[in-house]
Amino acid sequence: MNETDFLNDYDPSAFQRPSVAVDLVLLGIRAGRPAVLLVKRDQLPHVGRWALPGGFVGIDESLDAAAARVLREKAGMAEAHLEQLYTFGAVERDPRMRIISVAYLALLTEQAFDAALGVKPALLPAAIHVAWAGETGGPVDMLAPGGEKLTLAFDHADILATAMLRLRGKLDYSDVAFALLPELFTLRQLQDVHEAILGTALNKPAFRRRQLDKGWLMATGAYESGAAFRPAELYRFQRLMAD
Amino acid sequence: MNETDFLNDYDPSAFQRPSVAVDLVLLGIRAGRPAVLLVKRDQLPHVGRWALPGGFVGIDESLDAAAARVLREKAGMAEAHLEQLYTFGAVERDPRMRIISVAYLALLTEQAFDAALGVKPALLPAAIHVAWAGETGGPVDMLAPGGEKLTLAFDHADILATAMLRLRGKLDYSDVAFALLPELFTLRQLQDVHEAILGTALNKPAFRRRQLDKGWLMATGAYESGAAFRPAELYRFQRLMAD
DNA sequence: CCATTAATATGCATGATACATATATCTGTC
DNA sequence: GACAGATATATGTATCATGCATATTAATGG
Repeated sequence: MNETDFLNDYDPSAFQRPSVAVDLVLLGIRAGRPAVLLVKRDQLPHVGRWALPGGFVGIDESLDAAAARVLREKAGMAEAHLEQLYTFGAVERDPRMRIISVAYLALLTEQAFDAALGVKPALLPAAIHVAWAGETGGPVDMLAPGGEKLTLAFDHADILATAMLRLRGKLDYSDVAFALLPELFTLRQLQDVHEAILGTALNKPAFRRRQLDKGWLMATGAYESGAAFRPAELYRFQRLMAD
Repeated sequence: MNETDFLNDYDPSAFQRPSVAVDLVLLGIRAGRPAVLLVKRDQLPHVGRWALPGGFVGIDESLDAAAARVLREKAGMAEAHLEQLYTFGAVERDPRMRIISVAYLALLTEQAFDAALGVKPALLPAAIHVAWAGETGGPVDMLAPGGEKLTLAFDHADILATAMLRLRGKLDYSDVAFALLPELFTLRQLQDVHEAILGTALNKPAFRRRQLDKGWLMATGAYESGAAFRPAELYRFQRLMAD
């Protein structure tokens, strides 16, 4: 049966149907480590636990539009790299009712991250650092600002782990890293972002050469200011034509 | 607002909610080319057009379970490589009502593909070849058995294009190719699968060495039979431990 | 003016890959 | 039974990407 044959077979509105929500992984790099913006739940279930910000999908709203709306309403951000991550549909993922969640990955610059923390402290009370367990590239751990491990609400730890894996996988062949950097950046900043996401150190000359050979970096001729030592040149990301 | 805060804010069941369906891209290699199993619609809208088989997600059924059920009921297949692809949620993707579709990719061996065609001719009337337009690795075209181009129902052409891109991207670093091959296969068969999906010819010695170096091929010591010329050794896929 | 620090540049060894070519093993023909 | 034809399998070599060591440049601060 095709998805649209139901009018002649049965009326699905006569049955209870799953609700559809979007949940956002708001991810940025803070102090050289990956960090996500979370909300602290003040209601049952999972009172007091941290959770990903989310919202229901309206009947006249595309999934992408719903994600953008949540980004706007919850984090006060108009612009961010938004991409669909995965859809989580286990029956018991929410103890009260059936909710299917389409997870989105939102990448924030350090500036946007800090702005969201400052502007909406009530909605986004804290930044949670994401650490690769044992620094070996294994599964992720969530660390509160204090440093203690914590357990996210619902299946949000799975969502976060999926986000980190996706990010790691796309890092070297896509342009996601640039969504985490300001308009102008140095090669060292770019390498710092890669190292934070991968959780490993990279060889500097090899990294520089590889990035420059990709042809998507535009030297600006300007240099960083305020450096105690030799200032680095500022680059700009230039989207490739042959994509 | 978090996805589960609604009990204290508003009741989403009081509003119309989107329905959730799964659609399957049943993909195999036929005669050295990628092919998908489609159903011919006999109802409005898009009467007479080809469409991906799909079905609604039950209230007590996970997304993966719904995909497996559609695979079982529509194609009569108990086993196939099933993986979630992407979720399509444009508002107007179905002209009658709001349906969010979670697309799954199902990979079939040539044997399973042919069996599905033969056993369920009423449900799966035809195999449609998928061709890379211009054989240059560009966007996909769908060709009916006769050879004429055709237009799929709804946004199913987008879904199919997404499936082909995903498959191409995962081909060399994942084990998806083996889901398209029988238990025992020759290196030439493996290369044929890669070439069909990529739409380009590959260098034979380089391909062999790379595959053997991955360490996931187990030589069986047996050889293909019925070959007019030197018979090739049969290999078996052996999942790697260090995954 | 020199020590310090990091950015930038270069040289070299290593490993992966593309391509050409050689050898092995089967069938069918004469 | 030798040989041609066809394909599997193996090897050799040039080229390219990468990792790592090291040199050079440009800033600050004593």
